[in-house]
Amino acid sequence: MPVTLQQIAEAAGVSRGTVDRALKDRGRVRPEVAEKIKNIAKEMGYQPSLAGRALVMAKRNLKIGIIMQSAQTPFMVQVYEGMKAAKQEVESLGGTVEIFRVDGVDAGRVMEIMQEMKEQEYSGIALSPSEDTMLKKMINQFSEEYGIPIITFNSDIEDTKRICFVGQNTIQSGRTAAGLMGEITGGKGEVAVISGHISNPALNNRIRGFQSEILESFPGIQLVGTKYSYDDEWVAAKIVEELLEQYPDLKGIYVTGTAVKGVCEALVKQEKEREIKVIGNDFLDENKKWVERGAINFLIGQDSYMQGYEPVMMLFHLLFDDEKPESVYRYAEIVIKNRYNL
Amino acid sequence: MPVTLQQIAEAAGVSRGTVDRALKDRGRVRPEVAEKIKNIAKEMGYQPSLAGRALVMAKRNLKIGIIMQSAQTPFMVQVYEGMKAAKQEVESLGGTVEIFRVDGVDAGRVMEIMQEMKEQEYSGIALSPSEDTMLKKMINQFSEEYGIPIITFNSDIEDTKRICFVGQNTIQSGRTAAGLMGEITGGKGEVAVISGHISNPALNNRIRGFQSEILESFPGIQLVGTKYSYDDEWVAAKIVEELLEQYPDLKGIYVTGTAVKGVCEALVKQEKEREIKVIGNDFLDENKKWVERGAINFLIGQDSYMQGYEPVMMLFHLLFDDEKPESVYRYAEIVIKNRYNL
DNA sequence: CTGAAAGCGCTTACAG
DNA sequence: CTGAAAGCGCTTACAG
Repeated sequence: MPVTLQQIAEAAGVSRGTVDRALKDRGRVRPEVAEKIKNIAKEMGYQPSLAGRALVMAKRNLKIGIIMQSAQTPFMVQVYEGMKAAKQEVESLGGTVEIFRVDGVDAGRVMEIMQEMKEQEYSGIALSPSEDTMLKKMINQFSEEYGIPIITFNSDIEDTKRICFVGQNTIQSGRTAAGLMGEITGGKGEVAVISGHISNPALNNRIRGFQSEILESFPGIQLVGTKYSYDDEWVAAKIVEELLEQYPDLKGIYVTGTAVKGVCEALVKQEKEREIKVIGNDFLDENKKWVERGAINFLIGQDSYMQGYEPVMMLFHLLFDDEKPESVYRYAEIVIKNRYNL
Repeated sequence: MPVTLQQIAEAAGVSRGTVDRALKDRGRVRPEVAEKIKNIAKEMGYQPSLAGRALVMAKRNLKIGIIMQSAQTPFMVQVYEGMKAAKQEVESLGGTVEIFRVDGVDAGRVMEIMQEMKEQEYSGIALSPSEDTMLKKMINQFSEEYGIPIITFNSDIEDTKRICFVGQNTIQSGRTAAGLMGEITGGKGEVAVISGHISNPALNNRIRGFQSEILESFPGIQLVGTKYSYDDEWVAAKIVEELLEQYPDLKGIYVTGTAVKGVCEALVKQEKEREIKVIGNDFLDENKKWVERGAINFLIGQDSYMQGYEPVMMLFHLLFDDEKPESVYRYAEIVIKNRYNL
């Protein structure tokens, strides 16, 4: 039977209101009385009731806004699942969560929505940003001038006043791929990297992590260059063909981004899909299929659900409990999957 | 702004009580009125407020009891963390959660506590069972005769009326180990298994999964027998010594249970810790240490936190929302860790 | 079959 | 500095 404010009030011989003021340090309580109340509360093991507090908060109408770019991509659809769960949880506790999904990358649209949110007095915003000077400025303005806390998710935008970034540690993701590649190739042979767009910062970090770990820990592995598919399956397939021609003894390929299909199909066509070790990213249906067929040896992933769930809940805890994020970076766990634990 | 019962009542021209009875099918509402109310609720997108419901439920004093055997083991200490989080969550919603920790395996003590819980009118119980005919009977009696739902966690006890088991799919865990062993040995060579107690069902399942997957998928690997350490580090070290003598070309060792320390120390002593691939289980500090030192290549784990958190929350949702577990088996995800994502 | 009231634990004005 | 009251959304008796 949890202890209530009322019970503490009775034990201390004061009213509920006084107990509340004392415990929350709201002032207007005689110091010695406050002291006594705090002691009693501690002794009785008082834990405030979420239910009670939530009900009161319903009057304040806490509003959380989410802006998601590239919402049409399979990965973001997974993130959206986590958001919906968090939305329901927050709303059953009396808050409101509004999710705006933007197709593709469109910083202008994001800023429009942010303006709208300010006018409608949203209490906090989570957004998946893109590199844009204006957007950076706006994030800072919201944080500092308007006092509206901002959390970034999926991709980060450095040098801004966002209170937290929720997403993958992309460098570490690349390092993990390197460790696996080292293990399954026996630490020797030629290995290639196939990436997506040359200007994608997340993919570039994966490459950096991969390369540096190979250099440090697997001197027997020879990196034979990095190619870019620009997320095009046809280009990816073409790259594989050329690689196989140029390096007939190729041992492994690390695919940092999309265009997994092109890579795998090209390998299957040349009957090399067992021989050449492939490591990919993200647990998308397309990618899983290739793991099951044996063309991909490992997938490295990030907990997509958590990337949707956490930003909302962090804002909720900040606004509801005044509980700040533990750190500026909230990294998703790096998950390794093969065909046995997919 | 979430929709409330009051708003629906106004829209329907009835009282809150009537709306409540209609939506919950409690009867005592004219059918056509009930129909109309349900339609309005759906149109307005009504979601009941958890806060409101929880507050009312506080009167009923929902009590959940947990009995944890082998509570002193490092793994169970991790499970306990998840339980405490769930306890706090449930209690902040007006329920009560009592956790009883039993050192070692003691079915008699478990049954004593269960009796006590029955007398104190607990509403549901989660327990980590051990094989015991009396305990089985008691689980069935509680479920069927007393109507107190039981969930097993960590280890299961088959052929009983427990509503759900939360824990690892141990067969699949063994298969995953086999898949990794196959990859990192290049699919050939001699591989040994070192287990704990010969009568531990979970470890035996891991062995079964491991063996069958090696046989199916890696014909080049030769299994050179299974040894039992009986959880003794010294015995484990001795086994390794003998194995190395008997099979100088040994390529890999799968350690199903504890006594990882003995295995690794013996390998280090013989300077074989890099050469021989080792796969272990569970993310205990001791095990992690050996991964970092490079003596263990992979650890396969179960989400220990979830094994504590889920049983409590499942009982809570059952008792509070009348929401039954989706399936009788709630398996923890099988997690693969190496030194890059530990 | 329907409604009005009480109360769960908390916070927020407001009165003293 | 302190207390009494109202009200958040819901369910549970109880009265009609």
